Amino acid sequence: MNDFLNDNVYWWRPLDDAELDTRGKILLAAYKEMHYQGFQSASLSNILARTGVTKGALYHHFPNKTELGYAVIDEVIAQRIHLSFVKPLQNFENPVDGIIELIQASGEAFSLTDIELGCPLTALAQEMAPLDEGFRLRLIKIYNQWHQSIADSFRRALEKGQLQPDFDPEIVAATIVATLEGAMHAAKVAQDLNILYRCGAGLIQYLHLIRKN
Amino acid sequence: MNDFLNDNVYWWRPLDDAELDTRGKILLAAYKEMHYQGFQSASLSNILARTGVTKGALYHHFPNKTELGYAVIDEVIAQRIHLSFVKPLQNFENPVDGIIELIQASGEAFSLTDIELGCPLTALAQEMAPLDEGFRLRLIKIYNQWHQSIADSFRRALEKGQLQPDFDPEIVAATIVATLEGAMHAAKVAQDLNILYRCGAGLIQYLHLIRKN
DNA sequence: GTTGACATACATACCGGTTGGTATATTATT
DNA sequence: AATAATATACCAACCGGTATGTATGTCAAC
Repeated sequence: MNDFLNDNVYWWRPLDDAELDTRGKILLAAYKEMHYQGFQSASLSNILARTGVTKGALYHHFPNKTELGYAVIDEVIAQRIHLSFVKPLQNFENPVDGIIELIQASGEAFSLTDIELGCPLTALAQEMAPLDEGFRLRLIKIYNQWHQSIADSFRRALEKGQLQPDFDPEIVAATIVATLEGAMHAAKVAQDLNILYRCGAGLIQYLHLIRKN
Repeated sequence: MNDFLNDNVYWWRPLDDAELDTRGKILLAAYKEMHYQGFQSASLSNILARTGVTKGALYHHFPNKTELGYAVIDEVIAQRIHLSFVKPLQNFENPVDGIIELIQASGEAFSLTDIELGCPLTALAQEMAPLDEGFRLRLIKIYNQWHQSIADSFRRALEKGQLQPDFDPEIVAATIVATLEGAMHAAKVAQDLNILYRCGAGLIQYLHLIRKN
């Protein structure tokens, strides 16, 4: 039950080995706490207890809990989604092959403990999007970047004649993002990686329909 | 911002016009509060204030907040998911046509205020599945019923020769559920029904691949 | 000697939950 | 049929604990 204290999971693996300053420590601990408890139930006391940082330090760097939440999205989550889902996509010549490769790579990358808490972006969005416009706008910005990177690569592939010409890149991109997020969600609730694999297989079937053969 | 007090939205529309007893009033108000705030941040005081029921009455009918949450899942959410997604599916001869019809019907049924809070099942699952096994098991039971009703209808269609023979009903069902949930989620964050339509279109494309033509 | 980076101690409000009690309906007894 | 016993449904006040946030103090660096 306290597995979440372990740093060796996909979502929490530090981005670099550099020593974190006080602000960075707070940010990382807040990110973990928010991922585990949600934003509203995230306890500043817990964050402080786990970092050893005091309340004075926290309120020196962040004016209030909400702004701390915003900073976690802007500086932690955005970076991780970009590194995991946006950037790898730009390396592929054929986006269909690229996405299929990404899906298969994800299937191998995720362990059972990784899906226990699911995607931090989804979790925060589910909770906070209807409650706080500041959260919603920041979160949707990340989703849009993800969506657009997929849509753009499909547009390029369409111009190159790699795809069946009658498919709308916006539709394809929206469906891919939705299915991936939905698959992570379902796997998290069931605590079963097989759901991830099944949805991946279904998505790959769909992508084969789109490719020009 | 207080739209959520209005009963005239899809998720909260009463199931029948019968007068609710005290227990039913608490259950419905708790369901709304949990859908809006999440379970942990759901305030018993808010629930009581909106019902006019007192705390003594609440704790007469439910031993604690957690059991109230369980009852909301078992008696409110399960019923609504069944009525919206499971039961309608059983009327169709050809499940591919049936699901396409359901997707199109959903697109017309949902309004912008309906997707503002998204699917109550998804929201609760995102928050509580990692935190409380009682929640998780109750929620996954509902998901399984949904998934199985889709998988079963595809199995029947497979036997009738309505489908391409090389498709696994488990894969198809998992993908459909994931895409629908992911689409609701994306539309909620973006507050944009077009996302729902786009994902619906993508899903229908996928289903055409499966149908025997 | 002023500013930035913290530490300590405290204030205020709200949370879930408990307590002790009342009014009413049901059941058991004679 | 009348009454005693018990269970149900509910109420109002309160409790300990925890939440975020604040006020003030310290101390090093430039």
